[in-house]
Amino acid sequence: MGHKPRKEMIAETRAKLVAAARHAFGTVGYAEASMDDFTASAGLTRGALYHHFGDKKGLLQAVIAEIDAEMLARLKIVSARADNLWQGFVDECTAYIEMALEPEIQRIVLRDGPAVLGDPSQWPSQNECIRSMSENLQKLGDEGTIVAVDPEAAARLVSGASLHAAQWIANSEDPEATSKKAVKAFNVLLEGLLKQGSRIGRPQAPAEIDKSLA
Amino acid sequence: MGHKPRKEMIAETRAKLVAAARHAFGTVGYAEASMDDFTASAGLTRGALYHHFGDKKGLLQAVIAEIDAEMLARLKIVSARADNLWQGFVDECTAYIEMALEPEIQRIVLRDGPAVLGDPSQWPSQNECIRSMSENLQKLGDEGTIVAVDPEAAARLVSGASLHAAQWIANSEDPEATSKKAVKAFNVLLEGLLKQGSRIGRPQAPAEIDKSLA
DNA sequence: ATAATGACATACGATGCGTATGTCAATTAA
DNA sequence: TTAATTGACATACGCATCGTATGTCATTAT
Repeated sequence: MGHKPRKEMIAETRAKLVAAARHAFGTVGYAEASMDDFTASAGLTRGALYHHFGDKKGLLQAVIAEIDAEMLARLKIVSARADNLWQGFVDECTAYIEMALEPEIQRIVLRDGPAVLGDPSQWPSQNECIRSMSENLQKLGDEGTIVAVDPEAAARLVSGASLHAAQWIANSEDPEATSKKAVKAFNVLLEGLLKQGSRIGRPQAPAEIDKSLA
Repeated sequence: MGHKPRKEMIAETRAKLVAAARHAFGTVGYAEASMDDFTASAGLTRGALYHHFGDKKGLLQAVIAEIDAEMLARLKIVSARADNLWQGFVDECTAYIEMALEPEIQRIVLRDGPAVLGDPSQWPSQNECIRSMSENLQKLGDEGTIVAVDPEAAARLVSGASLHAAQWIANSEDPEATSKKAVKAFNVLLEGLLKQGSRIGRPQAPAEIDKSLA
């Protein structure tokens, strides 16, 4: 009678390990997370971990890959539902900041990840997010909305600014006020990308970011 | 006969520990640096380390404080010798990127530091660099060169962009070409800060950054 | 001269990682 | 149907490292 098929059990084990590690990494951090502890919390031992992921770093990679996939999916949804390209780009930046405000992402992806796995610009997953942003910038260039500039370069600078803004906001005493200042300054910088003619309107900063902090 | 005074010996011991740790952290990284090893390389033991710095993290703090002081000093020199405020600000940003290209700074200050000590915007030292940049932006605002924007917010965004640009450049296959693209995009973003009238000239990007990569 | 402080070294216990080995179920082959 | 093999996972071991507790010796204070 129906004991679950092998492949499913294995996938389940991997998922349990990733979930347990993600929780541990996200709360106490990578270095402080004991493999014995969080494998046990998943009802397993380190044996399973080494079998499936090679070592602790391998597991961190798997956790980050999972988080990154979620981030990419969220970004795509955001940029897809805007009614023009520029707005889509701005919304995507805002979504980026919002995600970087989440403690789990901040801890695992933005702090421990780079320390353990090296420069994030070398990760395949992180590059997916950048690529998504680059594509938008490429289209904006073709469209003539922004000045001629290397899309990937701009995407990396903008994401860097976003991430730091998020860290600043998240650790601020008054996150709401800080968020307003950061978003304002962020939009000023983004306007540097716009061509002179397009700049007159001074497009408004999206206000959603404040809701997430209310 | 002149055995050195007590205070000097102690300062020397501390300096030796910081230097040894700085070297170890900068090469193999914080996590891989064995306290037994690098204290021994300084002709001491962990006893001295725990006595002076409390623990491994305390020593990392001391190392980062030393590096940060050097960074701040370099930034002040750069911004002081420019002939106008805007140029001084742009030069300071460029110097920031150049420093972030140095492997020791990248490893200790930009990767291991945040992972071990938390968000850099909370470090007293890192805030010194930001404050220096903020002051310049404040003056630029008073002067009427840039649009009204919170100086600290702008400083943090700009430094974030700089740091990510640096990581991208440093890990690129063709750092020189990448550097050109990054600097161009960086200047485009900075122009967003300039008031419409000031923007006509499209001030040129300083080229010094390319020299450091040649 | 003696007491007290403090700069360091040594000794110890605990924890955590990686590997080597063992076990048992599930697939495959005969 | 049964025997052989694979592979998922647990257990056991050795090693390195960290933090603390304790010891020693020189300097400074009384």
